[in-house]
Amino acid sequence: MEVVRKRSKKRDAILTKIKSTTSHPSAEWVYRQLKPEYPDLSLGTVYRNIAVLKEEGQVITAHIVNGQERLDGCTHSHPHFVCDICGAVIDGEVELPEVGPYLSAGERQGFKIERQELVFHGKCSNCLKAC
Amino acid sequence: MEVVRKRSKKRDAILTKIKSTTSHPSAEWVYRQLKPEYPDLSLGTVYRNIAVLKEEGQVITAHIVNGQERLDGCTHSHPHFVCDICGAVIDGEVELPEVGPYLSAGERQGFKIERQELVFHGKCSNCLKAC
DNA sequence: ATGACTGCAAAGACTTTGCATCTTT
DNA sequence: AAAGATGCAAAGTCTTTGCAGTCAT
Repeated sequence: MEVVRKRSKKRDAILTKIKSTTSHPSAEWVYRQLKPEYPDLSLGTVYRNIAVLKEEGQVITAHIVNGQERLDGCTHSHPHFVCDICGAVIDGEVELPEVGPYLSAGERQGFKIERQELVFHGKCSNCLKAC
Repeated sequence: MEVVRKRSKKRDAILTKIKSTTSHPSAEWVYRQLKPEYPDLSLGTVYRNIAVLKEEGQVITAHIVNGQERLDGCTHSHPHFVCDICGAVIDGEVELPEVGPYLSAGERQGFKIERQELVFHGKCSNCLKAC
């Protein structure tokens, strides 16, 4: 039986918070941001709602940095820059490559491609300065 | 002071095992494969040596699938297909896109790109059949 | 000898989950 | 009411680490 979701203020707040930033936050960050306004918020609720929001396609995983999932409220596919020093995740202001050749390669290999993920690793401007 | 590494049969075996497969194994898999031949092998040793091998650039992370790191003994940059159903990681038989435009975008954004990671998600042939 | 490597088990980090209670419909 | 949402704390999964003993140089 299909789950019929009910409205939840906390879920709304979690989604809004994620969409309000381009910092590609972690669950922990979302929790810390909302805790002042929702003192009884629990981390479990944040995780549960992130799972729901991902299922609904309102949030995606930007990348996993040091074993921690980083979220993205901007759900159209786009490249990310990840700083290997400080862990910052930055939106790459570039288009993704044409998928055509990849789709056919996938087909050739019996693989059905549904989604693309392009991540560049390196150093962000702050960390470059600090070097 | 620079660490001067000593030879270790287990490290050799771990590297050989990782290089001997295209299945992009997890630490756990490597451990289970080697355990019969090295009955006193411990999982901690596998993790420690994988860390060393990554540091030496002999092994890289292919991707993180369901929170588990998947390794690659083929260290030149190449795309991967990840099956979202069974978690299989498959080498994409395609070239990476030209980095030129991305490098300049990175530069424009103050980011120094050092490495590229391209992953396609979808369904592998086995899981497609099973659908 | 010296210092790296190892097994073992404990600890860590992040995430998930069971249960009783509270909310939304 | 019925069923989803939540807090809390416990449990789970993967990985790292401290320590004492072992091995390579």
